[in-house]
Amino acid sequence: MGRPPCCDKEGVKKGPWTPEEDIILVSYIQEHGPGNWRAVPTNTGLSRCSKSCRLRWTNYLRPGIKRGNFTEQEEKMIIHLQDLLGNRWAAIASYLPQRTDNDIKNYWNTHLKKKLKKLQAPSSGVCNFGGTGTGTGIETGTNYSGSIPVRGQWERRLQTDIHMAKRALSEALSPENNNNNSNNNNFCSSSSTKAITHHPGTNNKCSRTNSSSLTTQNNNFFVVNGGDTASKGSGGSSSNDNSVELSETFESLFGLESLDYSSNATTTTTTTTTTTSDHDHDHDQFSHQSLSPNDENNVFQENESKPEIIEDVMPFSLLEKWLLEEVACQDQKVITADAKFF
DNA sequence: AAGCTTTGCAACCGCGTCCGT
DNA sequence: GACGGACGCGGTTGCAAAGCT
Repeated sequence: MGRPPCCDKEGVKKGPWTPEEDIILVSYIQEHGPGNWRAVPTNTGLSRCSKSCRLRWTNYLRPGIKRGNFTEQEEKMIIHLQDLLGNRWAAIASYLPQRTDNDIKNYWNTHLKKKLKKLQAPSSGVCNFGGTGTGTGIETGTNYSGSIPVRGQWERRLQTDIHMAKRALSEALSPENNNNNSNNNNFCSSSSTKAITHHPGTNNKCSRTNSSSLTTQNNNFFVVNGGDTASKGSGGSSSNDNSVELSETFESLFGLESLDYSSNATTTTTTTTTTTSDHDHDHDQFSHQSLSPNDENNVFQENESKPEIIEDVMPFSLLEKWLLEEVACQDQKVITADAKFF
């Protein structure tokens, strides 16, 4: 592409922000709201480029940001989500509304990577959170299937998402499972060969966090209407009963009901005002409503090319049939794959 | 106490995507 | 459909603080 820098080199200040600059920026945003970052430097007189202003706001000045001291639960969540989503920090951050993507990214790179390395060193394979040790998300992603070594991220995600949707549908439609999803130890079996982990408090359920994508993406999956499904299709308007059930399952799988995520998720599912395109998700709000799983976890993320197949709305019955056919075959492999972790 | 190394984090950079024209 | 501006994301860098010798 070869785009020139977003701002002219001369006259643009770089480096750490001063308190004075912070005050100017905050007061401007309090008055005008975030967004239209291009106009911020000119309107405020700040010698900063628009990007820098946006970054400073979203990563530091925005209200409600929690800094430092990641709790154990947050750690776990990040680890799981990283395993699930790869290095999609914005998506991960959407599950931790008080944390910024940058913060999470830094924490991962500085703390969690090492921590996991240490954990993996003595007993490899037992609690492999998904990586090769050098651990980027991309690498993690390659573990999805040995049969698809080099594919786009969206394909890997799609594979997992589809499988999870299949499973969910299968289970939702089978009467005997309706009453005991929470006790179903097979619930979260995954098509991937990625690692799984146990949470002591979750009744020995597999806590594979694919369920998170399942929770939210499943909704989108059936209401698919293109890349904006999150805001258009699922923002509380989902009529899919499974969504409630799956959402609960997601929470129970995490064992994180007490986390802010829960309340946040609740908030978002009852919020119908999120009309911004999902790529605006963490910037056009003072609150963090749109920093929600519903926004972020479409089958395809905003930055990725979206395969056409998903763009079209398939008749539900057709989809249903397809899912059920497939899930039967895949369960066999999956259970086999997962079984070795127990 | 001084110098060196490591760590942690704020900020920057480049690229991809979206969206209006 | 092509183009360009604006925005968002993830990787990387730079520097201050902390730790170590």
